[in-house]
Amino acid sequence: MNPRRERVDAARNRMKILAAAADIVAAHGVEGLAMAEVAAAAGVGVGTLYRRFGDRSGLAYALIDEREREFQEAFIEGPPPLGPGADAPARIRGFLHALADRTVEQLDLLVMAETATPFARFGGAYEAYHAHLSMLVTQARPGADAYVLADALLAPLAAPLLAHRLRECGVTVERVKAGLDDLLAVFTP
Amino acid sequence: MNPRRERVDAARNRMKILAAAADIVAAHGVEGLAMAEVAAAAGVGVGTLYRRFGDRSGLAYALIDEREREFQEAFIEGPPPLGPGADAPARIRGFLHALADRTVEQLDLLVMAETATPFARFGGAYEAYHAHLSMLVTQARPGADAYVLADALLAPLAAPLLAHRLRECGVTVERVKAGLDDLLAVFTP
DNA sequence: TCCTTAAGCGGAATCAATTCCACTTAACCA
DNA sequence: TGGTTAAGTGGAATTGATTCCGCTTAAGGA
Repeated sequence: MNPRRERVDAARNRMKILAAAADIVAAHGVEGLAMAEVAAAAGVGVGTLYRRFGDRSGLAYALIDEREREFQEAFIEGPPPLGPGADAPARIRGFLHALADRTVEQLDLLVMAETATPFARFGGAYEAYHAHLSMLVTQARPGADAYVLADALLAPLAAPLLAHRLRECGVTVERVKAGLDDLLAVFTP
Repeated sequence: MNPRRERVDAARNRMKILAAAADIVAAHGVEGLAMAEVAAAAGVGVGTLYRRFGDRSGLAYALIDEREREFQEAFIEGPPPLGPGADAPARIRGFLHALADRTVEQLDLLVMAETATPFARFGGAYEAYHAHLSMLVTQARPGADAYVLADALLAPLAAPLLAHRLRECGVTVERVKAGLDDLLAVFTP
């Protein structure tokens, strides 16, 4: 089951690719992230890109990954109210607020990734959020269908929607958070 | 401001295209809906397709449009609890349940359309849903930020999420509706 | 050290969406 | 009815992602 460690040349290429991709995004935004460009900038063939990252949205997720790991650590084992120690309703609220901020932070990459491959987000990170939130919802409201409720709380923070409201409609993240808080009243009667 | 009626030959082509597209979807599913295919089947050039429908997701929306109009009529002026006559909380609930069913009914096309063009859904239909729901939320809960809350209630019914949960995770529409009902407790204290 | 081989590589080929533009033609007017 | 023209048209060209596949090489056991 342990997929024999990646070859050292492959690891080197992965880093060259990620560095090149990060540079390109920094310089030209997400739209500039063309597979052929990245490959050329990294000095590898496009085939290598695909072998390493699967597709364009895979590359985007890889760029996101580092901050993602920090975030997941924070809500799994960091200090309250995000991590353990606060009561469930407080953690739910803390988590959603933090997720909102985190999503906004890398909005372009997230929009691109979620847009390129349908369901891309439903592998990886999304499932982690969902599992975490399900657990908290179960604690906060034992009778409820936590599985479905967790989706319902996560959905309003989908990157494309957030991007649209923030950029085209003048809505602020704070307003979105406050709106979610309204719904969270369900957990504290 | 009245964009002078579409030429008759153009209207004829629009219908040929829609008919061909509908056939193709019926025969090969949404994945079979390739622009060149549709153009060939309709006996027009691809340029014509783009002039009429803008892009692939535009074509998908056009295919959806007929049922969409019915649906919008139902919640705007149909019988309660969807249309006017019931109290706001009941209409909110009725609307969300109906939207869930309606989305499931054309899930493939909707997933495709929302996936192809980011924000495609945020033109047209989505804004109509949002406006309607905002109004009801304002009635049901005068103090609240109806604009943001409406998004939060609509987001869990996004086609890609629904498709994922229904198809990959064994969730049923009824469960999704029930989950939303839980959140709607906010409107009836 | 040498051999074997699975992992990795490059980049040409493929595939589909979208754009472009020179050419038609329906629609309206004098 | 003939002229004018904006709307409409077809399909080749472009663009960019993704696939394919014959070649290369790191890794590790003999």
